[in-house]
Amino acid sequence: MADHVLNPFVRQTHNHKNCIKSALQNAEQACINHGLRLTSLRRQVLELIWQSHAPIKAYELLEALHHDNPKAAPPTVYRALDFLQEAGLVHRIESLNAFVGCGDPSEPHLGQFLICQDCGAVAEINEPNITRALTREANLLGFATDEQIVEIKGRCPQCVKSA
Amino acid sequence: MADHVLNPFVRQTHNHKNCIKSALQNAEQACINHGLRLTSLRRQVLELIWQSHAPIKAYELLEALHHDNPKAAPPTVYRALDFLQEAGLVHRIESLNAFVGCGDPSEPHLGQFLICQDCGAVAEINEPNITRALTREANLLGFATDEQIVEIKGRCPQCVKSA
DNA sequence: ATCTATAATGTTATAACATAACATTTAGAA
DNA sequence: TTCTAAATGTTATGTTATAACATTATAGAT
Repeated sequence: MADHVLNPFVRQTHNHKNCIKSALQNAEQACINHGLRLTSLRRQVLELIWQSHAPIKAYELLEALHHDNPKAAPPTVYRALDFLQEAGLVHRIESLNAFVGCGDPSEPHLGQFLICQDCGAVAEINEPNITRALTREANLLGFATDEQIVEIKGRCPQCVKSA
Repeated sequence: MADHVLNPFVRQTHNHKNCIKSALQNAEQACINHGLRLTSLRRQVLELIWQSHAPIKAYELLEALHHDNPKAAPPTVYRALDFLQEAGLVHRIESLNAFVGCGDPSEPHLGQFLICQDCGAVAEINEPNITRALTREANLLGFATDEQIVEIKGRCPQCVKSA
């Protein structure tokens, strides 16, 4: 199990540049494997997402894009985000209207998110037990599950300590 | 365990008027118990929410309100929704920007939602096992949980059958 | 190498969702 | 009855997202 899964919050504080670099490399590989085109624009948006230590919003991305690309408009961003989400490279946090990079894009997956209400950090976890438990409860009611949205709000370890 | 918990989708098809009536009675009682004021406007919004068979959006409520109350404006609706949410009488479905009535407002609680992507029906379930499992996983990472958002998308029993 | 179909991006406009700030009214407590 | 706080009215605007059509770039066929 990778380090960021044992403590996903590490990603906010440790070796951030290396994380971005490897995330982009993973993304490139994933796109090659699936025949998807990680264009320069899409790559740029993905990089901006990883550069943010917290979930980033579409219009924040737009503003950041403007530095390099004055022509960027809302559809520019939303299209890139659509692509990245479909490719499993980013996740949308529904309760924040914001986006985070996916730590493990090797295959599309359901993820669970821990969202710190103090510092804004978000950690993705991927507990098959949770996924299975939710699927089971739904199935008991005759409900066929497709997508699962799990967003847990509270305080991350650092913020708990410094409270 | 109440009928709607065994099969929450029943609420869409069976005795709908009675459900609304008892939901409003429960709401009134809950407000009395907690010293909250279920004003005519708030009651009206709650009733409109219950009258909808699927999650209803703020601007849909606004339009419906206009029939009785031409002065209604967005803040009218959003304030009523804020009140109703804080009182535990309605839940917001984050992934839909929409609202549903809470089946059991006797005490504020975390709920889980099953959302049918075919017919739009939403069922609230309340599985302490799920809540506990999520809290446990978060705590293992040193994360102190506050709110949990669980929204499962898929197909309800009726739509599974008719597929 | 050129053509062509398709995917990607540019561009303009607007739809959909939500709140800030201040004015007025209402309802309960003193 | 008067006062106070809560609720609602009102205007304006901020934020999030998409529709619709034009243009450009890219990969694959020839």
